[in-house]
Amino acid sequence: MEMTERKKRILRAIVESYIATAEPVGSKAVAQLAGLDVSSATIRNEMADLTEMGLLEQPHTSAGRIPSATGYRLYVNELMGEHQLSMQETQRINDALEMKIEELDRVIDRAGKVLSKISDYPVFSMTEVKDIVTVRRYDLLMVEENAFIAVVMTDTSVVKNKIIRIPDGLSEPQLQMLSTILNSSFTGLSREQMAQALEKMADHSTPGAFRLISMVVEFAIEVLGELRRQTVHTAGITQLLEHPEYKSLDKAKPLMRFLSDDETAQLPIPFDGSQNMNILIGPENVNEAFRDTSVVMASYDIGDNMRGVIGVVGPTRMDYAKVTARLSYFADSLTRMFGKGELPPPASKDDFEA
Amino acid sequence: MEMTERKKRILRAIVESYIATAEPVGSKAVAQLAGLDVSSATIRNEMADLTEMGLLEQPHTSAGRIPSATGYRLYVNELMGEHQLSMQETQRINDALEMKIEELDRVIDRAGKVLSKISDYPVFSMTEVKDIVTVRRYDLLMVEENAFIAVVMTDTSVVKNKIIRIPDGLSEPQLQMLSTILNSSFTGLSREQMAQALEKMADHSTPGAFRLISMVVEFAIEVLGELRRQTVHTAGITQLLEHPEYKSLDKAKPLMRFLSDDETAQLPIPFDGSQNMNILIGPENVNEAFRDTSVVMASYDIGDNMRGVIGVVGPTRMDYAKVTARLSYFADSLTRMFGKGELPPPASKDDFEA
DNA sequence: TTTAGCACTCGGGGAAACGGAGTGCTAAAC
DNA sequence: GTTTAGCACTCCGTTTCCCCGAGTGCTAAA
Repeated sequence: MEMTERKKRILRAIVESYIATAEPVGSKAVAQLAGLDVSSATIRNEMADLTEMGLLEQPHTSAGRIPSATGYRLYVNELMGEHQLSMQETQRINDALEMKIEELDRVIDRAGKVLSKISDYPVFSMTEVKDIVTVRRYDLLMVEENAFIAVVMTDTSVVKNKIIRIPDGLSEPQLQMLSTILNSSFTGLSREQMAQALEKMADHSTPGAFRLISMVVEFAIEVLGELRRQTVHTAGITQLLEHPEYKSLDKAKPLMRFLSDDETAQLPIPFDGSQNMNILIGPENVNEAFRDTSVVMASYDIGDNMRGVIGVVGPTRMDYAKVTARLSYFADSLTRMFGKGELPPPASKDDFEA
Repeated sequence: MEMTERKKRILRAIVESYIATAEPVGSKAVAQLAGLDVSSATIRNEMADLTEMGLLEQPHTSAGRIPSATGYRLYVNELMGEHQLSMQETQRINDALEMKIEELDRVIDRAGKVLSKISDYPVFSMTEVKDIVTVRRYDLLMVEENAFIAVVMTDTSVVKNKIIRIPDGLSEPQLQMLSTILNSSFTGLSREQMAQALEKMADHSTPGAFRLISMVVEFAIEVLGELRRQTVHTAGITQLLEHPEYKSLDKAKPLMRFLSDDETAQLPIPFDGSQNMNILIGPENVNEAFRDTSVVMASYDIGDNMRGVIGVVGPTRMDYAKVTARLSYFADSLTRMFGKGELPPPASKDDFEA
């Protein structure tokens, strides 16, 4: 059976009606919506064909049709129109992304919340580091007799600092010396290499000096570790409940539980890096909890060495056109923002020591 | 009508049974549970009294009784036994709080998640600054020709940094000079005073120097602003759905919506600072969304100048004994952790610049 | 004051009945 | 060959009804 133009129009009408109303679509309704000047009986025949082709499904004998996963897939690939963002929408996104100086992690978090609000669906976001990050340089700042601030800067220009307390006190020249050692022996190394170098140093240096060095180096190792750690954030999980397919709690709970479990369960959602936008429809998701759920993801760049993925989670009956449009604009904005960018970059930040 | 000892035992039995099962409690069940050697008929009489006194309620004529808000209140104030934490529980809390160096805000966030997991209820947490925070000192570190790192340390020993780019380049002595000006004229001031001082300086200094100064000072102002801003985090909102009173979505949604709305709606939950532990039962909550909900909150200290409040949200049928025990241990641990503390303090951290 | 006995109330749950939307098929019309 | 009108049929969601049982409140006896 071949896919005539008319069948496509009918499929499209059904998908879009179902997206809008969440109700199975009957032949009569299609007759109107598709703008084809034929009777409902004709439509019925076509719909029977489409069902046979696996593009539509019937919840039960005497209900209208709903799109199947493959039906959605065809729609997304071929039928879906470009959704134009209104000025208001782009404005809204831009405003929302106008963030104050914040730390990377928090920017990601905020971005997720914003997107979730914009899209009316839950959102997850994660980051990953492309290559190995190393320390480019150390700076040590005396604070008082028995404390100094260690400032660590990576080759990706991330700067972190920590107050280090030393019971015994330390003179300015000693600090200078320490700084020299750190900058000469503990830069440009991977975490493992740093640990090794530290171990080696343990033998031929005074215990006092070694303790100081190791405190700073360990901090540096943690910083690098933190950067490499793939973090997952989720936002707006509650929004699921606003959609009728999740009004039976049995449907909603497994998914919500899965999404809430950030940190712990790394979201095992594969992202195909060869494309900027990934769409997974229903059973295309490997994960059990996502069987009746679609995921639309986009990636963006964070500087040169990191990549972020941000995705929208919703029922298969998702407004793909709208979501992809918004998401892709959103991801582009993030890339721009993190780039040399017009938008203020997520500048440096912070620290705390009680 | 007076509150006899027997009435108390009956009330207690009802509260605890209802907490455990979420089912109205009948006279027969009470007869067994309360350990009083009387018949159900006697209990019935007593229960009628308790109902008249407003301590119990009847969902409908021929159901058992459930505690009213005042019933819970009496229970919490007088009847509730001390719940002992098991070794496992304290262990679990301690383990969970063993956090890596992290920024304050994130520690709070994590703590909320942990507590939520431990208590099976949603948790919110917020921080507030007691007094005004000022900048204690500035350090400027040359990175390259046209960029330096500004390190700002507050009188509460919070350290934050930011990379500042300068198109024109800068020499080491110039940087030195800049640092001197900042440390002499922009320390110990409130945000408003800093803004004023900056304005005043605009007139009698060269435009180039002024631009640099203002970039650093504006950063400092942001840092102070960020510290003072009262932030609210929530965690584990989904857990609500695990409790039978919220299995009808109509009940759950308003509350969940309210809780998800962190950032935006500052949680308007009053905390009585004269006590470490606050319990608000059902209608005692001013807020509409919390009418059928109880909140148990505890405060803890973050260093000398800040205070945090962390609270558990659940149905009025909450296991108050368990929750208060865990919460108070939790809050104590946090205080200890943020204090000079045995547990590692949330050390300094961080920064990012693309 | 406590207890046994008993009639009464009321909500929850299951069975049965109803209505309506939508289908698939057939036969006629184009 | 394709489209259309007509019609019997299916099946779901809803409503109605009825029954059951848990629990009460009252009365009268212990």
